[in-house]
Amino acid sequence: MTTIKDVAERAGVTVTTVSRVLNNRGKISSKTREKVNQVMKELDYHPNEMARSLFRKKSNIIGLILPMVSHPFLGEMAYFIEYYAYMRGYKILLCNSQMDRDKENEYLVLLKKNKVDGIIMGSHTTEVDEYIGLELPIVTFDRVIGENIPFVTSDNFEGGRLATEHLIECGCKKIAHITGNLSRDLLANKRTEAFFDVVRKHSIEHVLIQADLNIFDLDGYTKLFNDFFADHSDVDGVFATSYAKAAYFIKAGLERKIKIPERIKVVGYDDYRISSMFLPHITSIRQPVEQMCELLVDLIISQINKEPIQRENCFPVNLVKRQTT
Amino acid sequence: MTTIKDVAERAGVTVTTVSRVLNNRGKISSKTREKVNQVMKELDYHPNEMARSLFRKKSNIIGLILPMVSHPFLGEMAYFIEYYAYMRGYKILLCNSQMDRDKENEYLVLLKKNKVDGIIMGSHTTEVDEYIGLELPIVTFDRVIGENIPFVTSDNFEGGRLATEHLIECGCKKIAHITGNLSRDLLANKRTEAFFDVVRKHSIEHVLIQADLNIFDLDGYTKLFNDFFADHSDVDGVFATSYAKAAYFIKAGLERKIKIPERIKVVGYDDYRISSMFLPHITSIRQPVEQMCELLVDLIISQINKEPIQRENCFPVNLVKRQTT
DNA sequence: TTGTATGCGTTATCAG
DNA sequence: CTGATAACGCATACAA
Repeated sequence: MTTIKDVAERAGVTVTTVSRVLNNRGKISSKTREKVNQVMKELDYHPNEMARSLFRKKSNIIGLILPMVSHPFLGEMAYFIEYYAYMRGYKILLCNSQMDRDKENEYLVLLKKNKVDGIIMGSHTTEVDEYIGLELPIVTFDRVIGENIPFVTSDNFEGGRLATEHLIECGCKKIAHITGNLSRDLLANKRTEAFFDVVRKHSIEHVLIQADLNIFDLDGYTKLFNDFFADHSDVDGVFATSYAKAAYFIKAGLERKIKIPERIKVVGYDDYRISSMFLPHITSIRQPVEQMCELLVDLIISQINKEPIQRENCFPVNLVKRQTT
Repeated sequence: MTTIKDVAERAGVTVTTVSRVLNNRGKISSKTREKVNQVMKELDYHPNEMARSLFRKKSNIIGLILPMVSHPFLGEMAYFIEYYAYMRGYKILLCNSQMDRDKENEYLVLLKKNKVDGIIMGSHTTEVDEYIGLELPIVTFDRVIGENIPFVTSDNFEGGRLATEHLIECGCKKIAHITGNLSRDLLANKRTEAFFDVVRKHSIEHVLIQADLNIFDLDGYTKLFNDFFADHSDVDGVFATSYAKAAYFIKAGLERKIKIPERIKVVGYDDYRISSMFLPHITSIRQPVEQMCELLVDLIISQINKEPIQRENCFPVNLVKRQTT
């Protein structure tokens, strides 16, 4: 490995001088500067960023904790977060928690030990307390984990409202609401709050279906919707709190030759970009993923730079009408 | 930040001793060991991994270069690679090249500067030469980039053969082959070689469609298949070299009320796990992604440890018959 | 304009 | 069993 020392010797100067041309610091004669630059080229020298980080107490690494990169929505987030982080000179350490609390905690101390400059939590399963003693800039997505920890979210209540009212406007008389595990304190639960709010206001019949399933759990969804169709043949509208739930529902419906949207109308949440390759295109609530990711990166970097930030960051959502309503 | 020095002072020993209990080296009286451990707890001390890495010349970081994590197939790879790397004590630095040659090269030097221990290339757009001077363990996926650089692949020729013969067995008389850009020297191109091999052997009419499109490029695919259906109304079989191509084709077909598989049979390549939420389930060639990722991690770690490895690593594939044939 | 000395947090070597 | 000390590669304060 070639170090600053090698460059210095070969250029006939000291490491200080090399360091100076490297960092554009102080005054250097253009002659030595050129010489040094030339030697660096010759030796294909690149400064050791670990050593720099150690000295500067700054790694320029952001830890990104996600339950699962292979989840299409989180994969998109990872993509955009990497994109914006890279643009601003930061690297991403990828942490898949696999929704395993132990692994998430292990990663937390790992990130601390590795001196990342900050942490973006795309989601989490851990209790709030774990993060408090971390003394590290954090920003979360769709989750409040502490009084002073900033978060980025979108208007989940409005999303739920838009979806439900849309179904009612479409003439639905009995609406099923498919949601995930409501026990975790996610901001996304407001979608469900809004559903009940609207449905009661309009005195619409409704039914709640809890589906705490992994996105890849085909069998789980199959079983869930088998039961559903057996019990609720009169439902004519469905609001699902994720794109996956809507898609699995539609699939189950199509297998039963149920016409969508003629007989049942369906609204989902969060398109996955790749869904464009499948039919039908699902009416759903969109949150501005890219801007949210840009802000996540911005908020973490601002914290790193000790700049003031806003704690609550809520983006507007909108309903995109497509083929299922 | 609490350092080894703080622990030493508080425990009334020197840093050497603390380092010893930290690394279980040498003989220490159980009394001082306990004392030191206790102080470490009190201070919530975690050794600075940057400093350790600097000294040991080993970061335990693997650079993972992918064109795009949000691609479902690559997202799965990222997931498994993180999983196996984590199990073996390595961290993943996520590099999205976005199929941008400049960014890929920038990342290459960045990884070098940051002293990653090795690089896994999930794919790439760069010329071979760029990697040669890197002096860093590398392993690639589905691509040969140098005489001595190991790679992991699956039997692409066999995959192409299986797919094509399956269509023929299903009675197809004119088969379209949808492939990507063949100019890049990817091992995946063997799928196409096999297609032509089989189709000629059986004297089957065929047509080649090149689709060098981004996986999210709905419009591009729409246009492509508009042209296709205008020109080739007599095709009754399709072999696509990716799941996405097959799915977009099927979608275009369904929009035209073409019965699949009755009128046209379709075989794809590489399921995405999330496709289980959509209909129809596409007949396709499966490669053992998880094992391939495990091996990628294994090969990079073996190189890091200077252990001998096998350069060519080819996994078998199989055809999974589902609803489109 | 350039060089010397010191420290970042850690581990290893060598004494004691 | 424990402690000075040097070194990892780099950057800064202070001299010259």
